[in-house]
Amino acid sequence: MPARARRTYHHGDLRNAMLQKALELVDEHGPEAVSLREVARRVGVNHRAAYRHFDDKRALTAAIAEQGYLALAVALEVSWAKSEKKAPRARVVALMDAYLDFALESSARYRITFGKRVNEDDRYPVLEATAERGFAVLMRALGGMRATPASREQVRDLGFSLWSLAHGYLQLVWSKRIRVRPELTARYFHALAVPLLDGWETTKKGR
Amino acid sequence: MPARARRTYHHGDLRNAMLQKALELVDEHGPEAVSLREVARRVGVNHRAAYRHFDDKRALTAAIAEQGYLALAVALEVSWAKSEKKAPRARVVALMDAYLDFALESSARYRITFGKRVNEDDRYPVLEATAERGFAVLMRALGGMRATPASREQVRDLGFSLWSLAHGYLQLVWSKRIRVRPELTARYFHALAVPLLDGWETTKKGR
DNA sequence: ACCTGAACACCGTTCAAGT
DNA sequence: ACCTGAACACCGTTCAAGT
Repeated sequence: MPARARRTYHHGDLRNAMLQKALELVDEHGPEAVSLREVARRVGVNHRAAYRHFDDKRALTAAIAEQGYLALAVALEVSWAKSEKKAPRARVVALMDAYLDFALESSARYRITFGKRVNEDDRYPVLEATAERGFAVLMRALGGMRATPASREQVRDLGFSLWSLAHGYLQLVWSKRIRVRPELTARYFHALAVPLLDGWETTKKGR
Repeated sequence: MPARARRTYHHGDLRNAMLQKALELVDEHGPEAVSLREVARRVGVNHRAAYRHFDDKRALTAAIAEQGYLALAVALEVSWAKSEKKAPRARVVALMDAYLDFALESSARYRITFGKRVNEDDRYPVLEATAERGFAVLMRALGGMRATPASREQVRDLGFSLWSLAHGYLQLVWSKRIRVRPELTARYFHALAVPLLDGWETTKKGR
């Protein structure tokens, strides 16, 4: 009796159930493994039921990405809160570590979150907003780093530099263009990022 | 008479024809649009004929990626040759420009070339080798940049930094996480990369 | 040696119908 | 309001057969 698998004919929380199963699928078999039909199968409903909650497959991907940006923002906020007693510069480094840790621990999720097709799509402005929430933490950390005041644009540029560096580094590591032992992946990133922070502090102070 | 479309029953150069049509497809409709069946259709053969030249779909993707790395390496080599009369640092900047130009002018190709799945796959060592050829140009340019000698490891780290920065920047621009007017995309990258070069020159000289 | 055609197990998406 | 089932047009891949 398949009817016993669910209490009622109506699932009740199908949207969240699908999102949950989709995330499991991403973690298990990578971003490409997500299909509407497989997710529906895992939840235990007809594949057509999905369309009550997601306009199309991309809408499901967008929901996964939104969840990803949100989890990333929360991870950064937690790091920021926990580093309160540290020096400003150490707080920035801690934040970068939190970013790398998040990406490395759930790399499939990270990859689907930053996937081009869904981020390009203007139908999901929520992605912009949620990503912004994470970037705001970095801006705050960088803003507090130097005694010498810098313009908002200068801080933003440094923020984009660090973000680009971290994101590109991760992609190149995953694509095997940068070869580094897995347990040293986060540490080696320091070697790349520190000169950027050094340059920022020394160059600006010198003026 | 479909037979008139080709001179003989045998195509003769099917592998190259498929690769060519695949690249057109990538440029026209993006990386996702490439399917063995569509490529075969465009060449004018049965989709099964593809399997004589490519083991599976990924092998076709790998061939596209190899072609991409090769074109990139050539673009960098051309830039390097053309900048012979410039100062060492200007040559590095010219090289970065060439990289950005290549990526922006054929972004779909760039994206499929650096695609994770195919680069992860150990069945295509040619990708490693061809990518290395491009990176070697950057290493040469950076090695010539400073009077003060640096170890090969230090130069390589700087190279990985610049590569990560450029690659991550491109991804974030394409994903709309960094918003910049299209005609300023390459110029804004300068603002991000220059501090890295400055930091490298000043920090090392000071010791 | 190289190409074809039918078949299989998957997709995403649409339409008409069921509860 | 929510879910189902058959159908359509696509995939990649395999097998047996054609030239």
